[in-house]
Amino acid sequence: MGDANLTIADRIQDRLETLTRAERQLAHSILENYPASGLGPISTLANDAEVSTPTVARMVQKLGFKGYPEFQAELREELKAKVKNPIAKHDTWAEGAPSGHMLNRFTEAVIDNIRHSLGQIDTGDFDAACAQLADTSARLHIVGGRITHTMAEYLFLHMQMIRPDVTHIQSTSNAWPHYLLDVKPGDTFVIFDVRRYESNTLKLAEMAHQRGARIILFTDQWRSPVHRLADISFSSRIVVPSAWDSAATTLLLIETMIAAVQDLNWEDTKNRMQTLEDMFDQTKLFRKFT
Amino acid sequence: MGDANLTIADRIQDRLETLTRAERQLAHSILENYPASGLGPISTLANDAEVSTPTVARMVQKLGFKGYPEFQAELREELKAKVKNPIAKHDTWAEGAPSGHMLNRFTEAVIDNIRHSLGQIDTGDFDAACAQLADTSARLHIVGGRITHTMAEYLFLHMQMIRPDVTHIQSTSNAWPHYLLDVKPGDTFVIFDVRRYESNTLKLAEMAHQRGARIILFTDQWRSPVHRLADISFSSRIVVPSAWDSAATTLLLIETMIAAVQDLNWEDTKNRMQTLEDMFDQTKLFRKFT
DNA sequence: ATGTATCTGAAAAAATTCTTTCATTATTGT
DNA sequence: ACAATAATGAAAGAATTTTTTCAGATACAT
Repeated sequence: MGDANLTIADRIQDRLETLTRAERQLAHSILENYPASGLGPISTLANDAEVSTPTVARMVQKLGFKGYPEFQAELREELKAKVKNPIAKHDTWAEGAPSGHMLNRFTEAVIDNIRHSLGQIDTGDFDAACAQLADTSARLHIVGGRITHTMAEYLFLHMQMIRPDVTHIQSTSNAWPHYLLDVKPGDTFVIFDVRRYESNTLKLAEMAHQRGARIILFTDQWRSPVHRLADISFSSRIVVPSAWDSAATTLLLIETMIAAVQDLNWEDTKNRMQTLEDMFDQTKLFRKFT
Repeated sequence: MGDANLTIADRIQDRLETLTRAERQLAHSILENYPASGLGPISTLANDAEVSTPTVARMVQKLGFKGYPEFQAELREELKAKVKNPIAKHDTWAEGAPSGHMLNRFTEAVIDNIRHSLGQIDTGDFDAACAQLADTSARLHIVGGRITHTMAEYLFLHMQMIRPDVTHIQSTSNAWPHYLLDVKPGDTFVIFDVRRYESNTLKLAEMAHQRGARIILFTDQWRSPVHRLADISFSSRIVVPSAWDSAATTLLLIETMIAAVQDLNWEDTKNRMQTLEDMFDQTKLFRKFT
């Protein structure tokens, strides 16, 4: 790769004076639509700049590249780097820790996952899923697997506060077939299934589907086989510098959904919460603390 | 040129369902480094996506282009247009959703929480906590409350894969006093306690402390009363535009810690994981899926 | 289980792109 | 003004890239 920390644009700018007439013409043309113009064929660039192809080839060599393709390769690298940091110039998240520290590397990866995952979300799907979760005329079943049952439980605990008729099923439990006995057409299933997709979860989804349930799926970027049965799917990126996967993006989605559903039927939720508060007061589960 | 006002990324996203396995793999690779990856030679793209060149050629035709060069030309046009409008400030995380949409407001808040929480972390404390979790000479007890038991469970499931002698205690369970019977001085307690601090959790912490256990606490910015008993505390910001609090930052910390601990005694962990894999293979819990 | 349709990639063929050569044109110093 | 030097682009040649073909692999329906 070329000089460190110096974009090609910078390098062209620096050498602008030393260039010949045709080359300067070309340089301006490159900078005009940077970097797009440099990423096309050499002849297109030459035409746009109204110079000949050899002029381009020669100048690129003057700039220190072996040839036009190498020049393009570096332009693409620049672009890649630029797209990656529109916001995350936050190189070190944990101040005081070196950027190579796990805290920084991991956080970086998670933020990146969030950015990618959110960027791909279909807002319509999201809103539709929220509406479905808020629909109290349909019963709600939440399903998780070996690891993901924690996410399922988290969603369950909150949904339980927001609305009635919510159950949490663990696909790894032997009891799950019993839950399916009472499933009626129109019931909603929220299913979590990420990498190392579980056969039980798939079977459960199939049976729920067969019984006419509507399925909302939370999965990873590679998508669980359940997605073919799902009405709505959400894919989160889960790759982090670890032997395991990250559930952080998934949790973010869940929490956002909880907040959105809560907004949808706030009147009901408010009452339920008040009742819950009263009951907690009586059991003295929570400590009054200033 | 292609469809008006619809980026190639959008079009790929839309048709993701109709694509075949290899094509979807390719699609993800394109979106991963968009648009840079699509601007190089077809064979580079194919290699990065781990598919064949013809697959790329076929897919761009499916997307409505005459050939790869035409596809690239439109990518360059998009890039040109995008560079011209510097509106692309990243305050909308879910593109296509208005910045007032819950997806964007919530994500913004979570990122902010992460930034603040990570900024205040003492790296020394973090490393010390990791070392303690990795120390297999001390038994490890993980404790959570009404909501936080999901986080506790998440940590438990991973620690269980990494090291022996890990237990998960729910402070809301009646059974927790029994767990304390066997606690020895030097044992480690990881305790989760966030807003609406639970009296049970505090009592449990006090008893553990009395018996000479070392306490690592995960709490919120206002800090649970347990922090006075804790050797190490981590405070996460938890405020989001919702009636409830966010566990996202806490989960990020947990996951980072898991990754760091795993690095500390990787040799042991590797063996445990292999054994686990073998056992899973025998139970056929996971589905082999391509 | 069997046959059919679809998907996939290796390799060859076609097309394009990049580089080099070389003759022509412009520039500079004397 | 003239020679020497440098710059430039047309065109041929070299290299690479893209497309097509085709056979094997895979998924799917019966």
